[in-house]
Amino acid sequence: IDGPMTASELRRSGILSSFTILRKLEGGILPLGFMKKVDDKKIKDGMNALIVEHSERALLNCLMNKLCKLDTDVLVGHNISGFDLDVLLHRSQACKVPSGVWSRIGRLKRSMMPKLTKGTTLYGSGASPGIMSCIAGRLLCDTYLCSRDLLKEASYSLTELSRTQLNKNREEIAPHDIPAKFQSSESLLQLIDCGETDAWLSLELMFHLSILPLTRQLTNISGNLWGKTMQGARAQRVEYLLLHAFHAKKYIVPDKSIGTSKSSIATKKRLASADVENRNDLHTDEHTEQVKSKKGPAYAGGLVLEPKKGLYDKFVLLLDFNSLYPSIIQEYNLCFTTIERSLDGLPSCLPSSTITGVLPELLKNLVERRKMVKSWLKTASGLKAQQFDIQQQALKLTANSLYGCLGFTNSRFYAKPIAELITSQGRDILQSTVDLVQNVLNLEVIYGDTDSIMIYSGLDDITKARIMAAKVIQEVNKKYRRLEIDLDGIYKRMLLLKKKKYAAVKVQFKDGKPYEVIERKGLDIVRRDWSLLAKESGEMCLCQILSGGSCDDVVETIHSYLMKVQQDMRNGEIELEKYVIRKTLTKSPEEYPDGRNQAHVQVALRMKQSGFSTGCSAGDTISYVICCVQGAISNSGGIAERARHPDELKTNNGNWIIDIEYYLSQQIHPVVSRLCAFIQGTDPARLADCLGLDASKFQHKTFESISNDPSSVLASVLDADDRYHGCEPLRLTCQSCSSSFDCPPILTFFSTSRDSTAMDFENNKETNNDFWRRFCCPRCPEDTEGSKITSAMIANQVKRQAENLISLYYKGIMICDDEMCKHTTRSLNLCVLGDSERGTVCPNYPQCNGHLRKQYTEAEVYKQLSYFCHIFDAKHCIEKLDSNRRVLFEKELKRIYPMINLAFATAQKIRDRCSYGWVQLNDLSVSV
DNA sequence: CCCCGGAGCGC
DNA sequence: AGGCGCTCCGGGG
Repeated sequence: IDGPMTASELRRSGILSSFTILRKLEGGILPLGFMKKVDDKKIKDGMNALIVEHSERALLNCLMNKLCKLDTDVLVGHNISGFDLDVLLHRSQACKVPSGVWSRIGRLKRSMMPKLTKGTTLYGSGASPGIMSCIAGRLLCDTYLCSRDLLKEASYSLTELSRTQLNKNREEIAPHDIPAKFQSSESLLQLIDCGETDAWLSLELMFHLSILPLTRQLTNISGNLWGKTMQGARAQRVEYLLLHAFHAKKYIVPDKSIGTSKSSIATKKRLASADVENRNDLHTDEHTEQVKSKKGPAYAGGLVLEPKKGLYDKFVLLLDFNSLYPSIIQEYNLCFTTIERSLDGLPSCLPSSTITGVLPELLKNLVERRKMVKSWLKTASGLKAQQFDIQQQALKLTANSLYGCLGFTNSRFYAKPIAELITSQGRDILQSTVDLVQNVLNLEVIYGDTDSIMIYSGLDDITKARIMAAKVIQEVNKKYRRLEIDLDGIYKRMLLLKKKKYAAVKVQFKDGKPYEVIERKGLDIVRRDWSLLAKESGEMCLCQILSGGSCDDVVETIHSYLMKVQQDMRNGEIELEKYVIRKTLTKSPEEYPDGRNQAHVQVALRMKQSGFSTGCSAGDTISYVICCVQGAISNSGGIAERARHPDELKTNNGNWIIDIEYYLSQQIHPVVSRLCAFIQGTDPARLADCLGLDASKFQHKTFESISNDPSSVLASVLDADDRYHGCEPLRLTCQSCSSSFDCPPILTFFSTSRDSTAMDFENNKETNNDFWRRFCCPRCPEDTEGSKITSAMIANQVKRQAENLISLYYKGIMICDDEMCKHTTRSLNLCVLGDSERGTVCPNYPQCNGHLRKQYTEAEVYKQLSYFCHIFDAKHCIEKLDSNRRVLFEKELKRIYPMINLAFATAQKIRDRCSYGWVQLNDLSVSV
């Protein structure tokens, strides 16, 4: 009870034993020779006690008597309060088990069976009050409910938890498969084994999570009932904590409001003081506040800073205030007993009282106790250390849950003004900390949420980063009495996508040795409402992005991974499990007003219809996959209509199949695109292309392509001169004399000598016209051997120069825009810091305040490639001419076309890839 | 296009 | 039966 213990320890020491009670199915018999098999097994494997009863009634009798004889203190089971107890008592009722027998399930003798049905199907509800009353005197430990409270998992089924927590496999048997298990001795023994294993797994889970020690500590701190703590009841724990605290100081506590009665509002929320001067009702705002329905928030919460998005590759410091809200309560002496009630609904002011309030003192006490326990923890070891650790956790949990209950409408100690004041102070503290760090210490704050700030150090040296952190901590902590900021982490690399969405490589130390851990916060890949397939793809991208590899490699790896995924999907090589999406029902499926549009509701309704009694009511998580009708051309109908439970798919003879297109476009693509939003060299259109989707649909999605998309309408109205200003000419080399010259745009050939249309070619117009007439090196004398320029040569040059340009782009050379600095670097990683407008902070920061700009931007590369197209775009030139001159040139064109067609096609092919996405290097090998 | 309900995160 | 802040999806008007 005091400390954690593994089930294997218990099993070894032989303290615990198990037994199974079995009965034959109604109208059936046990397999022939079953009893003999059991006896054999008992001798051979030491099989545990098996009791065989002839009827359900006898079985229940036997079990109840066993429980009574054992006089068990704790009943443990996975979803025992939502299923097992319910079944046992309902069947006892139906089988007319005498009251003297069924009441042995608890320690209170009863003569009448209470109402077992739940009043309302509550979200995450445990057993009904009627059932709970039956087990009076025993503790109930539902490992399902406790796991949901203590862990953050995608699924809380015993199977999943056994895997994730205990690293053990659990065999699942569907309810409708159970009768078949009674067919043979072997399968029946197997069924018995599964039943016993489940009992052990649940027990082991209880020990693994230290449920008994932790809830006992929590209960000791708050002074409520242990059984209630085990059922969750966080609000009730805080209620008892405060009841004891105020009672000890001889305050009269507020009445407990009775749930549904509206008239009780007038009498609740009162806190009269024993002190005459404080006898006013504090914080009764019933005249302004209606009974809050599940509408919007009642008051403002924490401050979340606008993140400076991007990928950071130098140390980022994460600082946060230790227990911000409990500290604020102490720092500003916030309590029912110290705050003046504002009558006009305006926010309350900070108290001026010099007498320490009840809440601050209570918290101070909790904090001091925790400090003490933690100091003992340092010198303790083994079981003692584990106990201290649990106690320390319990103290922290209690202190932290107080604030939440002040803002909880149905709490006996509901105090919106206090909760509001706490969060308001929190916002001020965070903002002034940011101001201090940014304006006084001159450091760059890139993000912060409620009680934390992240500082981009710009440093490569972790020791220097630590020194910087220490300096900040010192300066911030100067300002407060009880409030304390501390270093919570050092990130080597960090991808900051949105508010509450980021990932980072955290540097940690074990025995003085550093190691790295990837932290993921809020990203799609940590959410259970995305398919495993999408999350695995996202995970892969994230690891690449945070790997520190070169831009080319990362982009290349991601692209080829996606192509492989698409291929595997289309080949049916991905198992069904990876397509499963999970969503929790917050209500009974029938209660959804717009249930028709919600996939998980539709699936749950069908589950209920097909006879499932569990796993499809409020609080349960529903698994489903999105399907389409095999052979159907279009997928009309909403997503909800096409959602199926994985089992439905297995048994429907293949009419419904996985909707691959949905998973590519609505699962993998959005997840991956969001992660790659700041990665140069790829974009949503390019990623869509890898997944075999219509890339043009995603073209406008990147902010980058919006801000400088050269193919926008604006660019097309410019004259060629302006449009291609600054572009590099296409260089051609003569094979005879090895001299190189610029290939003039074909436009120059069509323009009359009077016009000065060409941009950089005015000085040698003769040569230009000459070139398009002769296709010869301008330097070599006429008819020189090998001075002819062939169509293949031109096309090759286009290809080669485009390749060079793109490779330069991929090298990602960055130049500082500060004239004094002009620092040039090749960004070895794909580091884009901060907002796109901000650009990248110069590595010389803070000596230099400049920003790195890309030597070649996507727009510039695109422009250059467009220029290459323009050089050979004869058709476009012709269209601009009047009819007289058109006739003149058409004859010439027939001669020229064969020369330029290949080059034009080559240039266009490369350019058009960019028009929706980015250049795929592999595709540059145009055959000539 | 905006707005809404629902879910599930972060703190 | 703890709080608010913030995406993100899908559907309807």
